[in-house]
Amino acid sequence: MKRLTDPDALLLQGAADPTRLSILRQLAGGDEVCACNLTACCDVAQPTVSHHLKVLRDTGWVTGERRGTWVHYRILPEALERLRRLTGELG
Amino acid sequence: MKRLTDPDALLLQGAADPTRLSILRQLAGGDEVCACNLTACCDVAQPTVSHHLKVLRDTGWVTGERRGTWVHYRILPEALERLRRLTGELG
DNA sequence: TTCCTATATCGACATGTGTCAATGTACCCA
DNA sequence: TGGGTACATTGACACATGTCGATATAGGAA
Repeated sequence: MKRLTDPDALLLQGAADPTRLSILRQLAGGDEVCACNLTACCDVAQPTVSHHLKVLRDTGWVTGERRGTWVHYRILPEALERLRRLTGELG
Repeated sequence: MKRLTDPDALLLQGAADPTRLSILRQLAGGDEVCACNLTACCDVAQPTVSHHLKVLRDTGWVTGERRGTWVHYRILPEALERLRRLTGELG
């Protein structure tokens, strides 16, 4: 691998997976979504969804807030802002 | 891997590498760039750049046109349009 | 406490990916 | 024809990544 120090490449890599993109789309609009609902949608096992949520957290895409038994996830506005800026740079 | 049939995830994956993102940034603005210049910038060997250019071609990001000895690359407007649409969907 | 549910983590496995040296191919010029 | 340059392809390697079963952790209810 090369210099993973490029933060924009990391951001893109965070979203560059079908399961993670599906998760992000469910979170689009600023709504909070319970992790249990995210597990339901994609045809992958629960640990896999948990893994992808961790990747999305590590790449700055989402944050999760524990509320009792459940964890509610939402997209971080900063991530969207960075994606918009990057899109503008390329276009 | 899962369903790579998601075209948007493929598009993101095409750009989700530091070397490829660097190439795309050099092509930004609609200018054509000779592959020889693209090779010069990134500190990777020539076959590696050629490989990344193939990935960018396969993911619909760029097209290359042979002009004598050299090959000139440019960003495909459709790719930018798709990225803008995806960015809009998430934001 | 004990039991149940919701997430996260661990460990292992198969597959994907970035990299380069060596080689092949296409084009130009003499 | 031959030689030189630009780019692509091949083959091999190390490493990253997606996946899941098993297990751990955290919280609520009885």
